[in-house]
Parts: sequence; structure tokens; C-alpha cells
Amino acid sequence: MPELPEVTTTVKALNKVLPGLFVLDVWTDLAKKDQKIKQFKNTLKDKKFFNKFRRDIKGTKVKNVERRAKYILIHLSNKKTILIHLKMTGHLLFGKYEFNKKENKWVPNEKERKELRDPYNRFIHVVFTLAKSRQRRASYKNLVFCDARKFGKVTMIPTTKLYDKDSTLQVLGPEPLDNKFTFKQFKKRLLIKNSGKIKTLLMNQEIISGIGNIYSDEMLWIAGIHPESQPANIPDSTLKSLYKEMKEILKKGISSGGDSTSDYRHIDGKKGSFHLSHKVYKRKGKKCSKRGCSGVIIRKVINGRSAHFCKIHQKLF
DNA sequence: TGCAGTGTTGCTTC
DNA sequence: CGAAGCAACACTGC
Repeated sequence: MPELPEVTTTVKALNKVLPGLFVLDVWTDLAKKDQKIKQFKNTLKDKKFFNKFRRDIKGTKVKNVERRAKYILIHLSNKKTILIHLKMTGHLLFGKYEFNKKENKWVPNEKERKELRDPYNRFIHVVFTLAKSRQRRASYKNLVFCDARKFGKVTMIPTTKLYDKDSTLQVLGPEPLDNKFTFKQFKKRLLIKNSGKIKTLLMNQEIISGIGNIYSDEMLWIAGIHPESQPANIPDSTLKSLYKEMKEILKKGISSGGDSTSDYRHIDGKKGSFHLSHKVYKRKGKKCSKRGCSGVIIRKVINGRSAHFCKIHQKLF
């Protein structure tokens, strides 16, 4: 689901279709009149914010789309940036949709519906209408935010303020696939806290950004490290292999078009294929597929998250 | 049938 | 201060 490879896949696809399009309008069914929950202020879940968001966005043009950690950044010509986090079940679709007044919801138009026979298209919560010019509404397309559990977040920030002190993006750790992110830095960042389990640290966005539950399980399996190992106890040679496998598995995720174990979809509604090559994630009770290993994959809750691993070849340091 | 489990983050509590 | 727990929500699968 939406971890670095999924968000990368979506952003790459959006960059092929969105730049240059004008935003004609935006619709949502998420906005609540009196949003009392603090973390939803300044998001589309807040009616007041949505009204302002809609005023700001109408008539602007999309410049380009960028990824930072698991965030999607849509830069606009009005010097503002739409910030989207897919959280657990969110995904973006691009195509032609129609508002069905009878059912009071958006549906893919007939042509697209045939290809998108997918139950998750039911959960449409935000719809942007875009076109090549401010006038040519006839040739519109929609950018659609689907999210079964409604955990996802959509907001907007002035582009220059994105990396202000204490902002959401400012506190994020380095990008794991950045060439400047060396082994030395990787090790240093894992040791920052002086304690903690390797799996939890890998998923901590302030230490390294973009890694979540699935990819952390998979990279630890390949590197032969038990998820509860303390980084300080892991020998350099093993840590080096984790560093290498981290990059490899994330790249494999990207080349597989992401992981569709659950709701994640490409912008055309198609599934990614990374879930077909899982070695541990969601494979509880299955035989460990490492050559010569006699282990069985187990599931254990570690710091509130389910971890999947092989007790035999994944060594506890 | 009912309830445990589901990818993430950030607020609250200790 | 940091770490742990849980809430945000709706569905699936045992």
C-alpha cells in the first residue's frame, strides 16, 4: 500500500497527465461543518477550509507533481501546493467521471466503468475537474481521490512554506533511494535513538522516509535480520546488506508498479504486482522460501504493528 | 454472527 | 522528554 514505491508509481503517472491542465473545480463529501478534531483542521475534512481551498484552486494550472516520503505534492501556478497523504486505503484515479444525482455520488463514465470493475471505486471522496483550457469544459478529465477508510489527508500549503520549521515535511528523514544517502548516514540515523527495534526504526519517517510495514518486513527477511534486533548490535557487514537490500526492494516495488495487497491502484485503476512476490508479508504459516532454510513464517505484533518473519534464518542481534 | 485484523500518522497518556 | 497506546473509519475474513 501506499509506501514509497506506491506513491512513486502514482506520482510518475500523474506527471504524465496533469501538468498544464487547469483546475476547473473540486468536489468532496468529506467536509464537516464543525470540524472539532484538531488534526483535521486545515484539511478537506473541514468545511471552512474546503470552501477556501475551492476558491483558491479554481482557475489555477498544475505545474508538476512531486513525491516526498509518502506524500504527493501537486504544485500549482498560484504558488500553492496540494499535499496528499494516502494513509492506509487511499489511491488516486484519473479519468472521466460523472456525478450521479440520483445516488448523490460520482461514478466512472460508461466507457471507463467497463475497465474499472473494482469495488474500491465506490469510495470516491474528492473529485477535481481539470481541462486543457479554462473554457473547454467539454474535454474535462477528473482526478479522483478514493479512500475506503477515509484516513487519507488532503490539504494545501503555500509552496514556499512547505519546508518551514516544524512543518510536516521538514521533520522527515532522508529519502532512502537518494544517492547522497550513504551507508554511513543510514547507520548513523538508525543509531540516533540509542534504542528501539530495527523494524520500528525503519518505519519511523523521521529517521528514514517512505518505508512502511510491507517493505520493512520484506527487506529484513532478505537481509536475515530479526525485526526486534537492536541496530547497535547488528554487525556492520549485516547492516550493509540491509542497506543494500533496502534500496533493492524499494526499486523492485517501483518496477512492479507497487503493491496491491489491499486498496492501492494505479491511476487507471489497474493493480500493481509487488504483492505477488512477497516472501513474508501476509505469509504466516507458510514455509520460508529462503534456499536451504527450514523455517516457517510467523506473525508477531511489534510496537503495535504486525511483523512477519522467519525465526530460523532472521537472526536476533 | 461477531469481532479481530488491516497499509499510516499524530494526538493523548503515562 | 520519549515511548506506547489508541483514534480516525469501514471493510474483509476467520
